[in-house]
Amino acid sequence: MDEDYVEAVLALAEQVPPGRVTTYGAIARLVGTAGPRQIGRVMALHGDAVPWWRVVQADGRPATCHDGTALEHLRAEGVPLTASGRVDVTPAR
DNA sequence: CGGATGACGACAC
DNA sequence: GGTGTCGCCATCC
Repeated sequence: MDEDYVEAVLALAEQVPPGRVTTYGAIARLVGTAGPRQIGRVMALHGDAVPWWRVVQADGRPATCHDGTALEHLRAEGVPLTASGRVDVTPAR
């Protein structure tokens, strides 16, 4: 695995300010390599050093395994959550 | 080398 | 707005 690729992904995830969220697809697009799924893999492997809860799906909903944990973090960060526990991604992207 | 899997995305119904 | 299906790309079996 390219540590360089990992570094780029982590950098983008880390640069996300509180109260704002980004999407896997957005990162994948910015990095310009591979696809959204690989971003998820990188986060799963080395995402322990970054606020992965600020990184959500294009729907604005946290990723499959975290649903619940992420919401707690987001709520603590002051991220505007929608009724269904979704983040308002439209202004974010 | 081929097939299945996954922290996803976009499109159709 | 929710659900189902296909597509992407790297890794695993």
